[in-house]
Amino acid sequence: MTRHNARLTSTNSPEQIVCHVDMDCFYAACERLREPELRGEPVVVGMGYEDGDDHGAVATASYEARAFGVESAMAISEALERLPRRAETDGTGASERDSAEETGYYRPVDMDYYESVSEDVRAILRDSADVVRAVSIDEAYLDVTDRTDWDGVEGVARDLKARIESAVGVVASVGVAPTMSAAKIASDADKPDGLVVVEPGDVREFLAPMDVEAVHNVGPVTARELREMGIQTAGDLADSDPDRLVDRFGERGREIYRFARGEDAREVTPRDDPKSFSRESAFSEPVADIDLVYERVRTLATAVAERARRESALYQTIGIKVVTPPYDVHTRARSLSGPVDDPDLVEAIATDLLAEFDDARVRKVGVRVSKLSFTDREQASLDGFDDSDEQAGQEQGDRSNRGPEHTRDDDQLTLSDF
DNA sequence: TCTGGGGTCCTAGGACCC
DNA sequence: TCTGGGGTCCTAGGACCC
Repeated sequence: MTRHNARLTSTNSPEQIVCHVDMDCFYAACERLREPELRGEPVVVGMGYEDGDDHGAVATASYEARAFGVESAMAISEALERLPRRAETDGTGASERDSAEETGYYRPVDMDYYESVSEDVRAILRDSADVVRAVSIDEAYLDVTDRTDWDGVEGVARDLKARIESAVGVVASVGVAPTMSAAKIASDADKPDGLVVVEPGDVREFLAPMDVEAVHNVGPVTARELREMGIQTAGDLADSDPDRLVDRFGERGREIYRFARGEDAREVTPRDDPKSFSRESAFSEPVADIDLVYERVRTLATAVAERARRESALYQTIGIKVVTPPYDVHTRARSLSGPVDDPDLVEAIATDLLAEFDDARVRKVGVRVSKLSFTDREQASLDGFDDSDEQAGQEQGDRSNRGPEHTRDDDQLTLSDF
């Protein structure tokens, strides 16, 4: 295997060296961490699932469970048909069916615990790279450009995997490439426990045989349309006419064309502040009793407001989401004249917006706050503006010409507002 | 895959401003 | 009174990601 140092030989812009770190079956791995007897056994972690029931969907299935046909997002009831639940004892005696070959362990999602494990992994990542972008609880991009070169990066990635496994006890797959989108695909190419390095110059060749859906921002809908256009693989996409893609998909068309060609100018940066917080919840079957829906919305509103307060976020827009059969998603939102932290107002607006759906059957509801501003930071830079309304004006520009309804003081924003 | 939860970004139309 | 053009904000829906 011959390698060259692209940073020295590159004729144009300096290359980034991007690592994409992706934990294998992360939720299941976490469950095994605190329950070592689950190691080597089929494990299914379910959302909206509680011990013993058959509601909810599969969040993560271990590879052993996948061998039985259990897949991510599958209904738990379906998973149970393919992989029955193992009869568990409380440790006092043998279960009746100890011939447990064809059964698996089912566990409900426990995000708090997974977050704590994720934080342990992130500490290692931060120590291994100058810039870390955590994209989710189990995934991150690292910029290691200044830590190594293309000759050394495989060793660096190997060390990183080893550190995560020995210090935290979970397994990561790592992809290395000169762009974020290629690194992401590389981390997925050899799972589990994968390590794939794609050097500059090899990216397009690496991507070419991949199904078009492997390209970032190509989902099921776009993939189907692309196939109708005769485009099956990333290679086909890379060779297609970008103007045609733009006609069909807008600017995203140009983006997926570039990604398929290995062109991706994005630099690894930390994530920005969140833009919204939401909580949603599904009923086990569509409900016609609107009182149940109001009840659920009030619970979600409280949870969302608590979250925002915990994160020191003010919000200026409050909205709901209502999913009606078969699967129609409706959203409604209302904006305030200024940012607030007001749980009662979240509940009042959410329930008010829900009134439109009083006659609907409802499968799922959600509550969201958005147009967030974060107060804890930047206090120092805002000296002289200690009134919260003034702060909002500074952050969001001049609000003076939005009409009479938008010039009231925030103090007056109460339940009587609508 | 008849469907769980938490997010992001883009688009399109309407209101409103200059 | 009709016509013009540029810009922003808001809401709703849609696609996508993990």
